Amino acid sequence: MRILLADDHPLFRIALAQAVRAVAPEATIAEAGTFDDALADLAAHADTDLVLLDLHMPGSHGLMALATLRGEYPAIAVAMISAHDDASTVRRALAHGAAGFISKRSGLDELQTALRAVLAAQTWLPPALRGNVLVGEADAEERRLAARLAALSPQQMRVLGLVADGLLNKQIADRLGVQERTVKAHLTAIFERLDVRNRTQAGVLLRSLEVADPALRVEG
Amino acid sequence: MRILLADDHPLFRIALAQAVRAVAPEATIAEAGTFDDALADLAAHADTDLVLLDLHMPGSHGLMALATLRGEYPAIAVAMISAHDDASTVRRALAHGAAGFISKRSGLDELQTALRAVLAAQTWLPPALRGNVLVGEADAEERRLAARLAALSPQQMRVLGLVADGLLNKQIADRLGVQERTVKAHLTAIFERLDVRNRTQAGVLLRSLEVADPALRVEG
DNA sequence: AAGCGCATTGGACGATCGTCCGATGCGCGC
DNA sequence: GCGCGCATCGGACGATCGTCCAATGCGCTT
Repeated sequence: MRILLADDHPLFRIALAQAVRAVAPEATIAEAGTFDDALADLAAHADTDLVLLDLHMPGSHGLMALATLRGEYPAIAVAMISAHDDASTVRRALAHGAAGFISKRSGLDELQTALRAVLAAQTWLPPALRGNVLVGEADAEERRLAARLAALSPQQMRVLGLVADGLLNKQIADRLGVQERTVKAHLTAIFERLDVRNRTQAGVLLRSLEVADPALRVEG
Repeated sequence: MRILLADDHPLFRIALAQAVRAVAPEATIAEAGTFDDALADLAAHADTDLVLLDLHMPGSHGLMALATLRGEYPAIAVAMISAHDDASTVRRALAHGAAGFISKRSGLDELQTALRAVLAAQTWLPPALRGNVLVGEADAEERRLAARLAALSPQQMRVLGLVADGLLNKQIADRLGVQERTVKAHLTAIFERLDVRNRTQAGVLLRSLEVADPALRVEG
């Protein structure tokens, strides 16, 4: 049993690790502070069983990180961990294949209960939302989007992320250490898979996975 | 006293009109089912005192309609009307200059109370959110965005909206009935005012005003 | 009357984009 | 082994983008 904790907050990773050890003493625990680190860890440890993924990480574009992981490692369960736990966000995460959704506002007891559920391959949701966050027909659009994004290769997803930031092909090439020619090749493939015609539309598509900035959030 | 009701739901406009008549019998009431209709109405009736604006209208891009109105008619009060009434959305609306925020989940009594407050030039918020939705330092980013968007002319805003939809310059020109040349001129001005370098970044900026699709929303 | 912002259009030009043809090497599963 | 997807690169080319120079008319304010 191997578990990866992906969260950009070191203190929270410590708390998470303690909770995990309490409910699964035998598990191997890995940590990542950025999404790229998480991808690197999974590339080196394909035997990972579960990823606890923060919704807001550097370079993750909200639900993009989840979409990327689900597309790259369909066999690895991904549970979202987030303070931004409104019904809409939880629902979208489930539509994108999340194995569960753990609120950062949970107390230790609830967190451990949630971890036990997720480790037992059960879908876990915040108690307050349970029952009214059903993935139904209304999510068809979100799921089609998830399916299309999951069809992208890891490198293509990186290119798309940089396109969505407004970078030029040349800048993207420099950032990834490849030729501009290669970036163009990726873009042609990306457009075809996402069924869009230009980079602006592709950027909009990716941005639709954004979740409201938690810095602007206040307690309901 | 002149009031414009801008909502794409005819039945809701009727209900709104009744409520307005109940609290302000002397007011002239105008209606618009699309954002373009609303703009046309205001262009013909600059003496309008208040706009009750739905957050989700055809061609409005979420808070973009609010930003446009505030930039074009700073003297006209705009109160948002929306079913998507979470704290974050309300806060962003206020940062963009909304005179109030009326939840569609309000009962008739609350709606009338809200209307009286807004008509008395008071900021009105849903009772559940009052007190913890203060526009503070955390909204600096949102307000800078609002200021930049408010600096755009109406035509520039239309161009920007179409750019954010991924249209080509030629397509935008056809849609607006002008030459591609003109669209380029507008874009150059838009880039300068928004402090971006290309259309993709401009589209992302506008899209950041998007609010989560209400079709995906469930009751909290 | 003069100034200013807005909207419109033109020519020209370099930069950028996106696609067409093609190629190589790598890893993985049948 | 062989096929397949992935990632990389190349030339060429037309389409598109964005900016440089410029102009006209309109409405509003000073």
